Amino acid sequence: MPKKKIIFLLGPTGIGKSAAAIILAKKINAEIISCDSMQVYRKMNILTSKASSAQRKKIKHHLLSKIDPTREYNVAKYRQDALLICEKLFRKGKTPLFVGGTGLYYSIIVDGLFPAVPQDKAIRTKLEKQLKQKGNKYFYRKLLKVDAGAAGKIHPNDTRRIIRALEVYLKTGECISQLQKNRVGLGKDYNIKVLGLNLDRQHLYDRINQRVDKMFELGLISEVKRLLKYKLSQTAQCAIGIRELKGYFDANYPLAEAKRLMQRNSRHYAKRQLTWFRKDKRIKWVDIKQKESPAQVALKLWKKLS
RNA sequence: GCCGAGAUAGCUCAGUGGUAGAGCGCGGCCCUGAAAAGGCCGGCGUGGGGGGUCCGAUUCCCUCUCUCGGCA
Repeated sequence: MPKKKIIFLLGPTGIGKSAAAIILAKKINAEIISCDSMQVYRKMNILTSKASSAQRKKIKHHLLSKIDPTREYNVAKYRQDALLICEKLFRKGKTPLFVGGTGLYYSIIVDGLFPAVPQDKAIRTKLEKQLKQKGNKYFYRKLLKVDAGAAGKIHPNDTRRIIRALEVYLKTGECISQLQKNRVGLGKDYNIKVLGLNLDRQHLYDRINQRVDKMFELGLISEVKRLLKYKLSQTAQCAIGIRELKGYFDANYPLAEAKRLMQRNSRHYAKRQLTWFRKDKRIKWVDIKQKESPAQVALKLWKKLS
C-alpha cells in the first residue's frame, strides 16, 4: 500500500498562502489544516487575516478559531489536534493540506515532538522569581551545572529557554538536551511534500505593509478594542497588533505610530520565518511574482506536486 | 542676484587635524510545551566635485555644484 500523502504549504506572512491554498485544495481533494499559531484563536479574525467564511465554505479549514483567546495554546496541543484531524481526513479519503507560517508547528508535525513534560506553573513561578533576584548570569550558570549540553546551545540572555530547560530537569531529573534526541517524525509512515512560497524581499515587504493598511480599513481597531476587554492568555496576546494598538489606546503614541510598528514587526517576523525555512532542504520553493493571482500561484504549486 | 546655513550610512543627524559614530531602517543567524514569542550577531560609508595648507584633511583655507532659509 502506498504511503498516505500529507502536503505542507509554507511561506512568510502576507505572501498569499491562504488564497492559493483554497484553489489548490480543490484540485487535489484536500482539506486545509491551519499551521498558524495565532489563527487558532477566536475573535482574532482581521488581526490574523483568517480565511473568510466565504472561503471556508469552499474548502473546509481546520484549527481555525478553535480556542478562546483567554486560553493558552502551544506546540504540544497543536500536534495532538493536528494529528487527530489528519487521521479523520484519511478516513474520509481526503488529503491533509497544512497551510501556514509557523515553522515550529510544521517541524513538530514532521519531525516529531520529543517526550518531555508540560509546563509546571509552580516550578516556573519559582524559577522566574529566582531569575529576577539573581540575574541572567547566575541563572545561566545554574543551567550549566545541571545540563551543559543545553547550556551550550542556549545564549545566557535567552532566559525563556533557560527556564524551560531547568523546568524539565527539575521535573524529570533528566536533561532536556538528552530528551531532545528522542523525536519520532512522520516521514517514515507518510509521503510528505513540502511547498514554500517566496517573493523578492522588497515586494514581500510592500505586500505586508499593504496588508496592515487593509486591516485598519476592515475594522482592526474595534476588533482589538473588543479583544482587550478580555484577559488575553499569554500566548494569544503575542499576536502582532495587540501590543502595538494597546500603546495607542493607552495614548502613548498616535495611531500612525501603532500602524508603523505593526508593519515593522510584521516585516521582522517574515524575515525570521524565512530564516527558519531557508535551512530546511525539504521545502520545494515556488517563487512568485508581485502581480500573480491566487489561481496562477495555485497552478504553479500544483505543478510542483507532480 | 545678494546674505546666511548646510552637504557625513538607506533616512535623520552627531563628532574629530591621525581614514568616522548614534537612533531608526536594513541584512544574517539561533530556535522543541509562549514560536506572530524569545534570543544573538553585523555599519551596510568614494565623508558633494576639484584644488591648497599640513608628515597627515572628513575636520582648516579657496573654488565649483546642489539644497534650505532670508532679502531682493
